[in-house]
Amino acid sequence: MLMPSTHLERKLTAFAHLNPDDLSALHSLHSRRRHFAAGSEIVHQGQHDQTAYILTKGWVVSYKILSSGTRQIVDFQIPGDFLGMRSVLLRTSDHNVEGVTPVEAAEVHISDLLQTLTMAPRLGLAIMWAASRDEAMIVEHLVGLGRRNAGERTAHLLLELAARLKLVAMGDKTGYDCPLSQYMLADALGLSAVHVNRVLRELRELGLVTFQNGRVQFDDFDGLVKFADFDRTYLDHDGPLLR
Amino acid sequence: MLMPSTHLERKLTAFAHLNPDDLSALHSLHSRRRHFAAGSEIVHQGQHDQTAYILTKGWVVSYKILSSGTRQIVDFQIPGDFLGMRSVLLRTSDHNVEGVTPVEAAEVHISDLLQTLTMAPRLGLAIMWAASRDEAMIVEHLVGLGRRNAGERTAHLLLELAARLKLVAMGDKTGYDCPLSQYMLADALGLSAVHVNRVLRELRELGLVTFQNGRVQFDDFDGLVKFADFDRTYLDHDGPLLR
DNA sequence: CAGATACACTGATCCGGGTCAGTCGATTGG
DNA sequence: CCAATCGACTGACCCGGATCAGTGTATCTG
Repeated sequence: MLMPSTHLERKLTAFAHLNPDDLSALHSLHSRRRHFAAGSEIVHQGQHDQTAYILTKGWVVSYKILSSGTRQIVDFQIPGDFLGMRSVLLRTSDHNVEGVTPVEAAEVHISDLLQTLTMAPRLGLAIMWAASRDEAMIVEHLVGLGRRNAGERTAHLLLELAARLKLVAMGDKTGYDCPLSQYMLADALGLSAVHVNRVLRELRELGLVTFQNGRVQFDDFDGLVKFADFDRTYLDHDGPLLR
Repeated sequence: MLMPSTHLERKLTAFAHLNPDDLSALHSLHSRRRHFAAGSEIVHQGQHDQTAYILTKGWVVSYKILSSGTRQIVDFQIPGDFLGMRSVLLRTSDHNVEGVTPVEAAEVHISDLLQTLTMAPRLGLAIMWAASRDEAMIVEHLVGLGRRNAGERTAHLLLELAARLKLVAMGDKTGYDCPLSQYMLADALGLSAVHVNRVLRELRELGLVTFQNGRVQFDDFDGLVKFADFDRTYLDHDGPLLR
């Protein structure tokens, strides 16, 4: 087997075995490269410009700002993820997208997408699978905000990121590099930064995870999975689901 | 213009003008009718059966059960909405779907869906728009759970339902019939039923909404929109977005 | 090198919403 | 027809997490 050339390819391969036509269609989606600085705005809430991106390098946040000024982070994106897909269809973005680190992304227009779907339907299906998977994670995030306490929620987020990073070979069960600040975690978890700090300390003192100096280190992976009531089906499938 | 024959048709028409081919494709999706009693399970968490439905009559809840036994309602569905679309792609359902009232739904297999997409692409696009819209509402729900207090959250849900019901002509700015109990609202809002009761009383005493005897009545619609910080773009587009 | 800025971290106090433990109709059913 | 059940509703008390007001440290900048 050839070495996957992009994070997205690696990820989609976990769903379906892609043939050479699919792969070339996928590669041609990566033509128009763009760069963004850390902290720069990639998509703005209310913007009508209908471009989506495939993230190829760096971390990204998607969030909403309320009129009260507080923000809620909806999701983080890592290499291999799509950005702003929803805003393409809705014709206007309902959220902001911003670089956490310096970012490299490939611009994808609707026309590219339509062409991909007609020329390489198997790839199209794989992309829709990835989109469904993202939506499932948003749903899980929602469930956490509604019904999990601060500790479970935090643990769950750290595990979810681990599962996603593993799919693109950017982490494993020992841990991963994570550029998120405690402020960002707070805005994702619906907590105050102060409380995130306390929770992280607690998780560390329980011997479950250590998140320090930009590194998430799992001290007791299975213990953490249990603590967070994390659904292992996100983690445990190896080999393509579709043959 | 002909009278829309289904709720879904009415809804999709708000996005795109559908031609006769699209319409007949849409109608053929409604062949296999099924009925479910109130409270019956339509899709079960973990189920591998890959069937989606178009809801034609009644109200439905989608929820997750945590190991602690508590549940979080992810979304309610009303006529014209799809059920279990995500589970089709993920090959297994990550949530439960259950009738709130007696339910009538049309069974849709993946093959039907694929055929629709190739035979009537404009309809396919309209369906993807509807799916994006649903996802946007889930995101808004997530934001509410993370960063809105009980009152705003409750008001927001009542308004969101109003916006959706209006699209299928089941409600307007004066109000709508709503079969949801305070327990269900609580499980959707991440609150206790006790507190939902208090919040509803407060909203009533403020002269904003009255939710009693299965009817949501807006006493001061604009006041409520302001109170909930509700994004009017969900509400205010009339006429197809795509021509 | 001083000042600014960003992030991690801490203790004290406060409050929104949960929990408990009920009451009161309206239905349902044996 | 009485018992059981379900949903709306209420008051008393409690606690998880917010808020406020800091400290300490590293990095960046003029």
